[in-house]
Formats: sequence, C-alpha cells, structure tokens
Amino acid sequence: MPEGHTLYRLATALTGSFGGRRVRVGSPQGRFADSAALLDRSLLRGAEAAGKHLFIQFSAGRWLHVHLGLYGTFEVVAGPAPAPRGAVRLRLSTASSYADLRGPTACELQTGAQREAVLSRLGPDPLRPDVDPELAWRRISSSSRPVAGLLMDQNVIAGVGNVYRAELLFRHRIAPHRQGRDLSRSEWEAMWMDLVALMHDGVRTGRVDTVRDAHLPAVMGRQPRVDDHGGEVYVYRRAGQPCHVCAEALATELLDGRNLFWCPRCQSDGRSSAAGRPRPG
DNA sequence: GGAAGATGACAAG
DNA sequence: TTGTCCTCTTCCC
Repeated sequence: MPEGHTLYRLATALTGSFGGRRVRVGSPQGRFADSAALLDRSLLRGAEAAGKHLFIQFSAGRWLHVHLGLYGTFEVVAGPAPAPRGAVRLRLSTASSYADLRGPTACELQTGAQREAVLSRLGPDPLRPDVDPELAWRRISSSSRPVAGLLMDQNVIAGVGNVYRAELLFRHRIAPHRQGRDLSRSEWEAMWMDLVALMHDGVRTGRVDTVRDAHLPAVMGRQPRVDDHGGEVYVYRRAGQPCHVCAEALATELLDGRNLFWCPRCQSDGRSSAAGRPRPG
C-alpha cells in the first residue's frame, strides 16, 4: 500500500476523524506504550503527509512521526473500537472512531525540530503544490546513477515508490538503466507533470492506475488485474507477461535491492515500438 | 507448519 | 553491497 498517495489519504482521514478532539492513545502490542501514555487524552490537532512520512500533531508541541515502510498499515475506522486484532502498535480512538497502526518502520514521538530535520532531507513531493521540482532536476541531471534508482530516492523526489517509478518510466519510454544526466530537460518536465497527475489520481481513488484508456482491459479484451494492489498497471509485477502495448515479455531485475520491472522493447531508448510512442495523460 | 515475499529505509562494513 | 527490522498473506510440503 504505502506510496505517497496512501499517506495523503491517511492524513486526511486521521484529521477528519480525530482532528480537534481529545483522543485515547494506546499501544495494545506494547512497543509504543510509554509514549502512548504521554499522549493519551491529549488534543490531536491534525495530521499531515510529506512524501511517505506521516506527522500527527498533538498539543504541547508534540509530533508523532509514522513511517509505514514496506508493509505497515494504518486503518481508520468509524465506530467504537473492538478488541485489537494482531499486533497493533498504536491505537487512536474516540467514542465514535478508531485507528490501528500495524507493522510500521517508524512510530516515534518527535519535537518540531526533529520533524524539520526529516522534512529537510526530502526532495520535492509531487503532491504538494508549494514544491520546486527544479531541485529534483538538478540532482537527476547531474547524476550518473540509473534513472530508476534516482526516482526511488526520497532525497530526489519524495513519495515515489516501486509502483510509480516502474509505471512512470514505462509511460515515458525511458530505459530504467539510463543515467540521470542523459535524461533531457523535456523528458524530465513531461515525467514530472505526469507524476503529479498520476499521484493526485491515486489520492482521489486510493489505487495506482496508470494504464491509458486505449489499453484498458475492456478495450483490449483482457482480464482486469486482480491482486492486493488493485490498480491497472503496465509493468509492475508483470514480469514474463506480454506488454500491453507491444506484446513483448516484460523484464524484471533486482536494482538497489528492489524489484524493477520494464518492457525491453518499449523502453529501449531509441528503437521504435509496434504501437508508437505513448503520450502522457 | 514453515518459508518466502511485499508498494521501505537504515546502519554497518 | 549486505543485514536488519516491522507484520501479514500466500504458497508449498
């Protein structure tokens, strides 16, 4: 679940259910018990997302920093809280709703200064209107690292995960191993605009859908994708299956310890594909 | 019943 | 680059 759009939805849901209220804070699993006791019955001001980070502001200048990591979940549910199921690190609750956090990489109390330190390390976040994408371009255009690695680097762009990076590269026909400094300015600008639009779609729908209308299941007469991730995608976790555009078998490889997926024909840097150049949007 | 794997990030060497 | 952490689901025996 957790790429940037997930955290923005979460921040909105948490603020909606708990913002401006005094909340019960507990750690049924126990690992956050001491800090939870400090926060219990205090005023929750609101929650905000930055990249894949979530910050929940409480009274007295306290911030709760949450990072979901690979498989963390944070469920916000209407209704009275039931007995905890599984390893619930953190539970927020009022009489009318509750939220359970499981498996996070980070769940810690922070001061405002510590929060600022986290924020200062993040590259521009496509979901925030006030960011300067030029900062990301400077880092990409001066780097010899593969574009696929740069897109996942939170210091370069904040909030992009394995799904968005694979799909963005496909949509722009960029070979994942091309060096950052070999990306053209116009390619970058198109990718950034597309990423902003894709991630806003993700915030709206709660899914990552990257397939253009012409390649949707109904249009192509193929089965819709069914898995835990839910969205219609071109290449993510489709290794060995035919490309929706050119039918070539999709490739996979471990890059920087993460699974990378791409189409060797559509993303071959220069050679033309059977279906022509995909356009953003 | 157990292993493998997953949309992530960090420290150590 | 490798190891480590966090939890749950899926798959295989």
